[in-house]
Amino acid sequence: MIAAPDRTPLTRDFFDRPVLEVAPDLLGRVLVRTTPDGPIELRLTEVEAYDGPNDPGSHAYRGRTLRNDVMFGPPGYVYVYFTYGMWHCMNLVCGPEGRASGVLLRAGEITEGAEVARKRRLSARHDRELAKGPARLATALGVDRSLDGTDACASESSPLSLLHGTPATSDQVLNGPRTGVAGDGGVHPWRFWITGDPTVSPYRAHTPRRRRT
DNA sequence: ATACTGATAGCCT
DNA sequence: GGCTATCAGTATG
Repeated sequence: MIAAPDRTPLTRDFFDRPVLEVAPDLLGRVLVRTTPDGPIELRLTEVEAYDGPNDPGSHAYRGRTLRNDVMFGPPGYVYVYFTYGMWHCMNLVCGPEGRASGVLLRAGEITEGAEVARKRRLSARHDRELAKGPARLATALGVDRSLDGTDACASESSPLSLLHGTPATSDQVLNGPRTGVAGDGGVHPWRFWITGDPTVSPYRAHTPRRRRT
C-alpha cells in the first residue's frame, strides 16, 4: 500500500541547507499554486542547482542587482525572472542567507487542476507536456514577476506553497549536466531528475546564436 | 524520435 | 550592442 502524500508545507530549515543538498530533495515534492481560477498542484520531477557567486551559470554571479535581489535574501523564497523576451522561470532560494544560491524548477507532473493549466498552455498536445520545461512550468502555473519574493513556506492557501509530498528516494534520482547553460560542458552535473518520468524535459546543450544581419 | 531557426525584450558590459 | 537558466514550428529520419 502507498502512503498518502504529506500535505504540510516545507519549513524554512528545509531550504536553509547547501543548494546541492536541497535540489535532489525537492524531487517528488508538491508545489501548490492558488489562482483565481482554482488551485493547481505540481509534483516536481526535474530541477537544477545554481550556486551563487562561485557559479558562472548563476544570475547572481556578477553580484546583486535589482533583478536578482531576492536570491541574496533568506532561503525559502521564490525568485522569478523574465527571459528571452517572453518567458518566466521560477527558482527557490537556498541557504545560507547571502550565498545567493537557488534551485530552478525545470519540470513536473500536474496532479491537480489540469483543466486550469491547459487553458494557459494551449499548445500542449498532451498533459505530460503542460510543465515539461521551466518556462512551460511557470506558464502552466501562472507565475510571473509579480510573484518574485513570495514565501514558499507559507500555508497551502497562499499564492504559492511547497508541500512535503512524497520525496523521491535516492535510487530514483539521476543527475547530469545542466541544460542550456553557457560554458557548462558538464563540469557541473547539477541537473537532477526522476528516472524515467515522462514529464522530464529533453536535454539541450547550450547553442550559441549567430548574429542576424 | 532529433535538428534547426526565428521570435522577443530586459539585462549587463 | 551582445547575450540569454526558452519555446514552438518546421523539416527530416
